[in-house]
Amino acid sequence: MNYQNEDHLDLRQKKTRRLLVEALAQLLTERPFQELSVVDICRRAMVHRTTFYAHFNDKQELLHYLLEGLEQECVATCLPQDPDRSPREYLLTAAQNVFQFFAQHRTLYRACLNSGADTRVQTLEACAAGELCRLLSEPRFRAVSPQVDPEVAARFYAGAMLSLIRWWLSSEPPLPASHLLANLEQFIPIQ
Amino acid sequence: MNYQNEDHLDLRQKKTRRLLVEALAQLLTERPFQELSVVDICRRAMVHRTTFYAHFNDKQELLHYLLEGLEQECVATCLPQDPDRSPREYLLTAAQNVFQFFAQHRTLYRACLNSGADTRVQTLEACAAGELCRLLSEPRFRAVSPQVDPEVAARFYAGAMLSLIRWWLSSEPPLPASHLLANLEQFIPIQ
DNA sequence: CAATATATTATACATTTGTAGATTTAATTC
DNA sequence: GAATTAAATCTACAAATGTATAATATATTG
Repeated sequence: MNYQNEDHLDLRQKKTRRLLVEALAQLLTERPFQELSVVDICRRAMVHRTTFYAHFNDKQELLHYLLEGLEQECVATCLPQDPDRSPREYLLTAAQNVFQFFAQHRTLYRACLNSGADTRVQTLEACAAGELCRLLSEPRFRAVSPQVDPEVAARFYAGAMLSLIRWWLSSEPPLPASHLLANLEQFIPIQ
Repeated sequence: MNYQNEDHLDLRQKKTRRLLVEALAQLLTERPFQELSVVDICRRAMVHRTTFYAHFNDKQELLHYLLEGLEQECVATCLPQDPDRSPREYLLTAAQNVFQFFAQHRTLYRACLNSGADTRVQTLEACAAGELCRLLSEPRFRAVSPQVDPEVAARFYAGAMLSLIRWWLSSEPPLPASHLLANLEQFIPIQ
């Protein structure tokens, strides 16, 4: 039920989960999550319904699992590797990368958001907040604004960023990312 | 299905919706939303199940409706009436009031958040963003930071604020609100 | 108050959900 | 490669979901 240590899973289980995730991702491009039944997902995945329930308690959990995978990919690819940047540059680059990541998965995330199935998009927020908190607790960030609680700041910026992303995802036609990023700079009061 | 112009509803409809909303609010204090069935809600409300479906398509929609009512109350009570304050004071007071509002409904909102039923809490965010956008478009705010798009700023702060609130709601024992509000001041770069 | 309109209830039905137990199939281990 | 282990399938079932139609009860209107 979580991606951690998925290596130790039986080959059959990996295959089943992969089939289910791919089926859900496909179906989400066709109609809203609400209108998908477990039966639909299983038919598309060519997996027996009882097998589905052996892995997930309901379709929400499968969606959660799908988003969890994207989370990991996002964290792995979006954090700048260059430690010499200023805190400000670091955060702005990270924000830009996150934004680009969502842009790459625009169709899938839009499907999640538009279908009342966005419950678990907030797992992304929790994930982002965790990473940010870790970052902001580092000495170079602490030195900049010592009076701010990193935990509070992390929740604040993670929520703000995700709100902008949700908004951008729902914009049609998509707003230019540059516009959001330019504005974002105004909101980061550290150097 | 929305609170707007609810006055024109038949008395019986008002009664039915009220009973259903009250039943749901009660049940949410007893067990998580996921574990509630439409049957449960109807039994508690003493309303026939077919009547439920005449008003709402599913239990999520009922929850949405419940939160919609709280939204209206929140907007009506949290915006400062004093127009002479500085933008900074105005925003901080509004934030403080919103925070207090959630504190008053802590049990209910916690029930929503903890039960995987928080899908519609984001209607609160959309609502907050709408109000904020309206505010930030006013001349006194525009004059302070003309290079920022009010729409972007509204989404940014609404998301940030709601993220903090979600975090605070899930804290056990509850963090002192003063701590969050003190930190919040650091994040508002206007006077 | 009577007539009308309509909301609620009652009943029935097809579908979906979630679970249990037995069987078959496939992966791992030695 | 055979023995072992465990996952996937099959079948069946009780409960919940969502919808349709007819009957009843209750607001609203004049």
